[in-house]
Amino acid sequence: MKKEETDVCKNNVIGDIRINELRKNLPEDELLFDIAEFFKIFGDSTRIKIINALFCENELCVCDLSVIIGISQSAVSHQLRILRQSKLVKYRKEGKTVFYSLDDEHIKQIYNLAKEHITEEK
Amino acid sequence: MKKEETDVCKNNVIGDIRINELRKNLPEDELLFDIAEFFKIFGDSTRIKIINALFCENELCVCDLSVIIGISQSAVSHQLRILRQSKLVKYRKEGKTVFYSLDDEHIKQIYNLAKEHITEEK
DNA sequence: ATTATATATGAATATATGTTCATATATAAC
DNA sequence: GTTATATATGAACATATATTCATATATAAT
Repeated sequence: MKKEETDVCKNNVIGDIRINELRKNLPEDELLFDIAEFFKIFGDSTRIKIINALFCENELCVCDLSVIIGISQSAVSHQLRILRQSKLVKYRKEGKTVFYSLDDEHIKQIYNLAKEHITEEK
Repeated sequence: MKKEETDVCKNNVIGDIRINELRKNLPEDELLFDIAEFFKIFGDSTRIKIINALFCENELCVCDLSVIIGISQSAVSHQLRILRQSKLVKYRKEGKTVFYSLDDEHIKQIYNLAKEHITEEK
């Protein structure tokens, strides 16, 4: 019994040596966690609608955003906060109004790849 | 009062005409929903670990996968089902053993873009 | 100052999602 | 056939997440 706690089944097709190699060379959990968290941001209809709208108009105030995507001001604000915290959007204030816009080069690429993927699939 | 139900606030910075233009030209909700669903698949640590492991080894059985990423066989199986249903992985059976591998060209690109994004950010 | 407007946010609620546990199924070994 | 193994899956549970509602805050208009 040398395989200890890593032993879930007796199959171990690729062999202990390769298994341990893989286990060691995997990116640290933290990186993988961060990647998952990043994708999670995109994994919500409301946020995707916001992102999409900001692609089209470049800059929008909360109110107009809310009307355009048809979601309550409160819900939009809540989601904008998440997008802000992830640094995916930036904002500027002008009087009472707050204008939001996209704040990341990668977003467009990633978003478009996904869109392509979905569209091709059909 | 012509702005009717689309009227959430009086701000309407970009104007009704442009608002309605945007509302009409937005991709249908369904497409945006599908895109969000697609990202949702990547938005989980366990699934990202699976995807990452399959990048490294190309093909892995459930058991070895489970050992490599350090997550129970049951949880891995459940997540593999989700990945299967989204057609992100394919599998082949060999006796008792089931081998999984990635089944999509786009995944690598999207995954790598996200990884880049996260790494650059630091 | 008072009132109206745009946005943000806390709390409550509802819903979705992931894990575990127990167990089913399928195949292999004996 | 019986037993062991690899995988899949349903149910229960725990946790996370999004929305709504009420309200706070900040600015503008009167």
